[in-house]
Amino acid sequence: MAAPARGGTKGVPREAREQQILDIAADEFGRAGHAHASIAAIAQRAGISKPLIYGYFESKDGLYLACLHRSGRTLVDAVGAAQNGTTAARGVATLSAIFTALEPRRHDWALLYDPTLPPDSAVLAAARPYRRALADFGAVGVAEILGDADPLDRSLLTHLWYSAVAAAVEWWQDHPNESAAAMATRCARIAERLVRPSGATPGMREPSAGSV
Amino acid sequence: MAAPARGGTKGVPREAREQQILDIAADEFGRAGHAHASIAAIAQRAGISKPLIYGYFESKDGLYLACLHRSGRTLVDAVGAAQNGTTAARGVATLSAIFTALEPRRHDWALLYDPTLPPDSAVLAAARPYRRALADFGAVGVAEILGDADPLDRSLLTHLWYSAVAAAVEWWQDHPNESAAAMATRCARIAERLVRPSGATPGMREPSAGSV
DNA sequence: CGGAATTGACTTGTGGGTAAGTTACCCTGA
DNA sequence: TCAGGGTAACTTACCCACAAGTCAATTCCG
Repeated sequence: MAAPARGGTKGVPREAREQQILDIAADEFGRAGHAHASIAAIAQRAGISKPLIYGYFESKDGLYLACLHRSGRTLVDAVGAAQNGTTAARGVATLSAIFTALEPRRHDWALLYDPTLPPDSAVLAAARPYRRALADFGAVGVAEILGDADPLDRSLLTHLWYSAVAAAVEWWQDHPNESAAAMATRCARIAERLVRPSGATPGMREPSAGSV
Repeated sequence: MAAPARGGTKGVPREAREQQILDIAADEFGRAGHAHASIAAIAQRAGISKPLIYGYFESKDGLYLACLHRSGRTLVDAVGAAQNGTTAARGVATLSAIFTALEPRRHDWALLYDPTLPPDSAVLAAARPYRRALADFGAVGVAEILGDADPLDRSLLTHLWYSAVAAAVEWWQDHPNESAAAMATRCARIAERLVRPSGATPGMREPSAGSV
């Protein structure tokens, strides 16, 4: 007789539920940022109640950490696997690897670089190693380009490199129709144009733009 | 004996107090972001109490808006004044103008691009015109570089350009010893190295993948 | 004395977090 | 085969900390 149906299992096993929560939370955290995302909203989107989330993930930070580590592992692995070949090719390969890795959940990038993370928090501390790992990959390429230059120049360019990557990913969020592959070629094309200004030069072919 | 001293003026005229509050608030908002900054903290740093701030600025958003507009006007004016000369020179001039304009309060940049602004909020809406104005300046240069290329390519590169600027400013925050002028020359030097890869090797060297 | 500067102490609202209970599944044993 | 108990899945209704925002009073200067 349709009692308010308080409590009672829905037959969803813990593992499946955790996965579902993780996916929704990653999207929510990625869009709104840790600061503005609310557990209640995540619970509502998942069609469950708050305490279930707390039962599985302990706390808001616990949930965020779970999302973060999944994303961080994926990205670091993907980028790590792309580190070979010449400097230029590696840049494009890195971008391609990132776009591909993010294809299933584009907002995962934002988890690592979430600017709304409270300063001096545990979540921020947890994000740092992943950022560091990614930055280190970039630093290798930067060293090859700038060589013996001022260490601060190298530091700045490294920072610029990953900010540019972040910016490309960000732009990607706003253009959902672009595939990962399309993004990679687009970036390669633009980089090419920057280094070798305005097209007319006849004898030159693009070296590695078609590698994706 | 030393009664808690409730109430009573300190002889600071409204105008001066407003200025002081603005400076502190801009720093606080710039560092922590709109979301994490608290009026109480600002009041404490200013050595005054919350109600005084509310008396002068109406609300948290009102205070933020005051900071935002001051910063936005300054930056747009400064960058606008730097838009002449050839494309390449204009890029460097723009950077230089930004660094110089930010010299007194480096965190002012973060006010325009604060990622912790609530989505769909009035503050975000107020920030957009400034972002737009700055982006439009960049778009001109991008059009000169990419010319007739795919509009999406232009859109992406414009986004990359201002993200790179933002990244440089960000790096600057972490290296307080650098003067504005030093930053400008550093950026110019790096850009030069990117476009014209390391002078020593006369033969063909791999072009960089840098997107700055 | 009048008004501007200023405050302690309050209310309010939001979101993280929790206690305690409810329902359904599953396994055992007779 | 079917009690019935144990446990996993789940909920309602609450608490509480913290930050935004307000009120009424109080002190000083001209």
